[in-house]
Amino acid sequence: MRVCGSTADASLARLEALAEPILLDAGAVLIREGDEAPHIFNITSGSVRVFKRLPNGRRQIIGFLFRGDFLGLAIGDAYVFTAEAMEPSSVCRFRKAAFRALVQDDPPLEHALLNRTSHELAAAQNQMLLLGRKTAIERLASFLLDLPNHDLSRPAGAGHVRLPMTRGEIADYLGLTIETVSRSITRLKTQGVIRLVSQTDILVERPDLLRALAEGEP
Amino acid sequence: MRVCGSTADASLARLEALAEPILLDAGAVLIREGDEAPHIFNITSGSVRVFKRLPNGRRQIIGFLFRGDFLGLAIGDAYVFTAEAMEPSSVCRFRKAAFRALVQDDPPLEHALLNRTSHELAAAQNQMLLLGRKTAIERLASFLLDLPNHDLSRPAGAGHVRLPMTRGEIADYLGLTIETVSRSITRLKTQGVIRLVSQTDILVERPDLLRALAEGEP
DNA sequence: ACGGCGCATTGATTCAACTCAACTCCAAAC
DNA sequence: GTTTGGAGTTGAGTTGAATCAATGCGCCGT
Repeated sequence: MRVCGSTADASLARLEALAEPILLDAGAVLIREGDEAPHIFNITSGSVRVFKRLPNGRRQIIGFLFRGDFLGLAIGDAYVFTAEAMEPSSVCRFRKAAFRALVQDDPPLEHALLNRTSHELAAAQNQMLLLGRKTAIERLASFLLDLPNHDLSRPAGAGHVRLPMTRGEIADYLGLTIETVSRSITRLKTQGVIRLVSQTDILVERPDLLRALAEGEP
Repeated sequence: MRVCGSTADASLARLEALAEPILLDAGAVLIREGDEAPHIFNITSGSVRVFKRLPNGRRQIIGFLFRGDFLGLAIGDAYVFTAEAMEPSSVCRFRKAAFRALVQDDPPLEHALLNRTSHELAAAQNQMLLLGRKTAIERLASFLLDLPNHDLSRPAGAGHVRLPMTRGEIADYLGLTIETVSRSITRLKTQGVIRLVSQTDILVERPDLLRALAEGEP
């Protein structure tokens, strides 16, 4: 599901008519927590971090979004999180009212949205388990397994994973500090579970061990 | 929204036809994580705890559900969490396939479900902030504020709140231990923010302070 | 009234992760 | 090719919450 770009899905054709394409620099703020929420966004390229802040500055990253993801669907008058482009990105923007009206008489579209939202909810529940009950290493292992780019086109099932975000972002996503993320990566490296090709490229040498670690089996 | 009981909502009339009412003892297991997922439930009375477990036994409570809440909506072949009655409760049960079919040609119902799911997602995101970045006291303060029963029919805005769950359940919901929950309650008591009427009845004497604490302002 | 049994509280100690601080490593800019 | 600065790693010391260990408090059944 993607709009503002080539898409084969017929039910989205009308959506496109309402869409306003926008280009974003790295770091650009799409949505600011607390602002009025007149827009809904769909990411057409690049990546976006979504987070909440406490008054004293602590940040919790709620998720990383990529091409095809929707943003700002949550009901209510004000946005409940902030969203920033992590790299030069493009999105398209809809007025919420128009979007709602359209969804109203497009049941398949509404169905698709419910599906997506349900998936997001399930993911959020997994993250609650991670944040509430997993140790630092378990969190990192889970995170590496959840990352999409597990390229299994290589021998021995050794996947390689790209980390398109900084250690600080990983830390704020996993409820840890930068230092603890770094030490956990080092520990996985020392144990021979992963290998660092570069700071942003990881080779999973023992996916079995990684999976065991993610579930808290020592 | 409630079925298997008196309801005024017309669009739910057909739902009722499919519903199978079930009575549950305290502690009864409604849904077991990993089992096949043929059913969807709606709670008609009582309360339900929903949680996930790690293989080593650690538990994270995902939420507490009450009358009117739906359960098991998430897509997929297997349940991704366990649900147990916290007290004698009643629910009604639908076969998932039949439920889906019904929803398929009842757009207002689907819309209502999307609304609910969006709210749950927003709540889950708040909980991620809590679990990832709040201290023990902040977690407890947030929890007390989120509880429904803030009876504001009393003078001076002093709300009183019932805790229908044990300290262990609160702990597993907040990502803490029983002892830390107990100590945090004691601390709020000592600071004059709350008063314990009984172990399960709390009087919020300083809602302003409680709100400040919940957001991490010392 | 009296055990007895969960549940809750309180105290003492430990430990995983945080904080503070120094150092390394690139990659871009000059 | 050297400088500079942001990102990452590593080390030392601290700390908030966990763990281990009693003790207190209701409440139910006898």
